[in-house]
Amino acid sequence: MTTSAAMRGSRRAPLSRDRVLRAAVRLADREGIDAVSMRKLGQLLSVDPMSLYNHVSNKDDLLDGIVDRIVGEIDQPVEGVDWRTAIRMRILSARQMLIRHPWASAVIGTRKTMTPTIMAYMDSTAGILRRGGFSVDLTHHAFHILGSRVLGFAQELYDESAALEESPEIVAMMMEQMSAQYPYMSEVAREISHQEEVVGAGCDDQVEFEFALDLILDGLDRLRSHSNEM
Amino acid sequence: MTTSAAMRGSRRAPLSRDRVLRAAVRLADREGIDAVSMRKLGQLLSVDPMSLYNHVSNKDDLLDGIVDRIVGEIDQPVEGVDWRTAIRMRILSARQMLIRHPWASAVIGTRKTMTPTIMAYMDSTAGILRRGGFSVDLTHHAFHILGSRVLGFAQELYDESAALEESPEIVAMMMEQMSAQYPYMSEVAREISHQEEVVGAGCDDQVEFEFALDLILDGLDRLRSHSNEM
DNA sequence: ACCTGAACACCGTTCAAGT
DNA sequence: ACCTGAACACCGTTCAAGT
Repeated sequence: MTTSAAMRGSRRAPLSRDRVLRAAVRLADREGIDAVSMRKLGQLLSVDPMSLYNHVSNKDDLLDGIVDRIVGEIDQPVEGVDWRTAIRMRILSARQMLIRHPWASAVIGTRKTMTPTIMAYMDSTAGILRRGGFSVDLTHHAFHILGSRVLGFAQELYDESAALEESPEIVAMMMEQMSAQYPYMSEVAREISHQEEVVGAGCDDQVEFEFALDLILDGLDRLRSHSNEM
Repeated sequence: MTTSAAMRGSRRAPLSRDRVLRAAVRLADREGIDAVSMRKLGQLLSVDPMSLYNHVSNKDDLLDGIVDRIVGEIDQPVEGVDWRTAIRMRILSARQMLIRHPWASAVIGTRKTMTPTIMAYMDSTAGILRRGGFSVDLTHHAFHILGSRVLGFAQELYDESAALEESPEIVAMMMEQMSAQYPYMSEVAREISHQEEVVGAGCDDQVEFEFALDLILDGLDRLRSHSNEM
């Protein structure tokens, strides 16, 4: 006979990573991100603070988990509309999430871990653009242009410093696994590696930044001319 | 006879707000922002941690002071060039500052205090646009468009929640003082109050956000068409 | 006026011990 | 396998005491 749910149900609640993260988000929403301490969180769950470490490896992992969770709240891409409408709705949905969790943008700004949910979010966004007729190269540009406007992820899109410490075999294996799970992102990643003579050097952030900036300035200049013509 | 610098020079160094802030920035540059604690900072200055409270009211004030200091590192606007060149150089200079202090953007993201240096930075930037032929209204839009791309300030450009708790007389006095010191910013602030039926309601962040987003999308769409024509 | 040190109420996390 | 509690090395800040 296996232990029934009823038996375990009698002694409080069965802790789990999901329950921990859900409680952490609720705590942040209600009392701000500074209130999210391992001790307070344990108290909220009527559990010894140390018990949390069975479901979360440390505070950094907890914060990564929180970010992963709220990024998951962003609506999935809408089907059957043009790329522009789809991107627009996506970004507005992300914005609603950030408004719902006022502490989120600050936390996201400090995180650099690429969680599965974040990767999925970026990949499906890249998919909208690719299917909308954007070249791989232009999709890459588009991410830098939209980037900080969406969340904060796109700042250093490809932090290769971690990959550089791995052996080429392992990197190749990781790339292949990424290709399967995140096809659009991989396309972009591959394009970047081919552009650079040194493999894994990442993209030129300075070039990307100026490209995005010039685009915005073009728009401003156009607005300016039109308003002066009236 | 007044006490000479030599006399005081013998017993260590004369602490000052400037010296505290300078040391804090150096510490953050060398060991990261988490290393910046009142205790470590005191140690770095060979002083009891509590002595710092004579020059800084608390940790928040220390962080505000740090941000104020690094924003002061951004180059002043270049004279005798068109608005576009001036804005471009300004933003690239701000970017260089953020690269010089990798911890800066995260800290700026958590701050909401409008220090004099930040106000001066925003005002002189607004000045470039106004003198370049931008209307007040368009200058306001431009701040939202450039906003997060420059620092992080422009997110909630006018946090009126503080002003609302003051009496109308005090608000008016503050506005008048602001007009003298920050003429271009005041123009924008006034424009906003007139647009809204409720005085002090601030600008419509949703509208501003969508306006900026649409501009970027227009640029992306243009790029897309051109790349498809080739 | 400026600095000091003890004290208080908090942190994250390790480690040995429990069931 | 999961939870616990004491312990360690840190925090920011108040307050009374020094010069």
